[in-house]
Amino acid sequence: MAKQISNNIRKLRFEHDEMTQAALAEALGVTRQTVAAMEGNKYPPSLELAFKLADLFDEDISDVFEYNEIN
Amino acid sequence: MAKQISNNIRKLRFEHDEMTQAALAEALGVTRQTVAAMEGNKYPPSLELAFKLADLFDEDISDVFEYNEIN
DNA sequence: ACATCAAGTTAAATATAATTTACATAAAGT
DNA sequence: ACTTTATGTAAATTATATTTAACTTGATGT
Repeated sequence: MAKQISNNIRKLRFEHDEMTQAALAEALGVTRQTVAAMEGNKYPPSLELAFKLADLFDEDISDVFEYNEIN
Repeated sequence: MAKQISNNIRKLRFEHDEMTQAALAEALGVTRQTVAAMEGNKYPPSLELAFKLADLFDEDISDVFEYNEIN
């Protein structure tokens, strides 16, 4: 019944020339720890950062983040 | 060059039986002021609230929120 | 074997901004 | 006029997204 946000940032990073967390962080204007945290679903990013990320990878935001039920 | 998040919550509210801000807030589990604020682009909602909202209206999140350039 | 560098993880602290509380206005009905 | 309903907004608070900092691991070079 509860839902949780998940993402496929890691997959996208590797599809984009095996971009490192640090490089992605730099491109987004945040620290690499922020990238690591959202990639590991430690906490969700702000909506703006989510959009920036999707933009950067030329993806639709709903193709990067999903809101699915978990047990 | 700068981008800004916008939304069509108001339109969606009216398409859904002219739902009031208060009714939407109740359904989302937030106060109506939160709905008013995000509807008026005062500030973006959290990613989770954005997803809840899209879910409620059975829309894709990118059909509710857009990240467009503003002059 | 040792040192260095790049990448990842995590905890704690901070700063931001998302959300609430409280007050105010306008329209519509009685 | 008065009440009710819907919306708007400022200020304060809270929550949490982000940063700073420290620790770990693996690879590479000497």
